[in-house]
Amino acid sequence: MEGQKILKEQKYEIIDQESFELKDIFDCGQCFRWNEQEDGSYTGVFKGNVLNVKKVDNKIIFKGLVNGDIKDVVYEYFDLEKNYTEIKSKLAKVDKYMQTSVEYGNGIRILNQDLIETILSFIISANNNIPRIKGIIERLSEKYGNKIIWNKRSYYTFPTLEKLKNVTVQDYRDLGAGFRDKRLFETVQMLLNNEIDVNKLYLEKDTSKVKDELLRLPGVGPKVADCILLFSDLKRLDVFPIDVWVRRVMNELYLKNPDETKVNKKEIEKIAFKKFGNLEGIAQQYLFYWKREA
DNA sequence: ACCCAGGGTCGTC
DNA sequence: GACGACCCTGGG
Repeated sequence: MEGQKILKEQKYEIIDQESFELKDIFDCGQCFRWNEQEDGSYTGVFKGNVLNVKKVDNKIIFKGLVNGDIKDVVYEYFDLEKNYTEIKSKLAKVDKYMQTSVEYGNGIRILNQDLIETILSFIISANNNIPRIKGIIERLSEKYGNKIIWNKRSYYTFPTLEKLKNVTVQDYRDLGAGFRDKRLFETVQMLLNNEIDVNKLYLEKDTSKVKDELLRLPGVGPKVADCILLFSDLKRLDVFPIDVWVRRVMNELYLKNPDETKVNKKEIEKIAFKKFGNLEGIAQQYLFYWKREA
């Protein structure tokens, strides 16, 4: 299944559009493997591809080493079918805070990332900071992923489960994963043993049932499960990942509890659903990005 | 030098 | 349900 794919140098262009800003997409916290280049473009590795995305004049240019037709790959990964203009206008009508945060994160799109990569990446993210998370994932990929050379530079795909089969707890520790080592190991083993039927997750319509399945994985708690549901190609928008930033902003805007650490999660979830409905996942991302950057 | 926080989860009480 | 512990790293 892996290693057999044929990577082809390809290029694809679309007209520049609203809701597609490189910084907003790649720095909004949903992904860890995209890096800004000297020319302002971004290069990343995903689903076995190496891709560079650049804005020139009124065009968005995608080029890289890609499996299959680059147009299909780009449409799927960047979710280009989704109408963000409509989503944003709905959210902006909720209140002035949402209007501000949607304007701030105007160019955000939520990606369709590989499920396994998203699961392991967000297990790593627990009680961790972004530079370190990126480092751990990069070293994991360098050591166990496939090497791809493009424009004389080396890139490494995120390792498949098969490649991680014999990786030990100590190996994860040596990569700098810290106490998450055991969680990574056990989750990988559970997935390899099909203790969770990944294919079924895609077919199940009830998001809460999918979440319950994900919660069986070590290292996956409510927050990480929501991130997986939202940022992977499971693509469920009816979740609301609550981390320190979101707790902070939701408390400031709506709950106004003098002691932020005492804010009840259920309370946040309730108000989030009431205000944003089935768009709460995207609303969360605008709020998170706005609060963390500004 | 020291302390703190970072896209939380887990075990224990 | 609450509470502390937990690897490690960068910044104050």
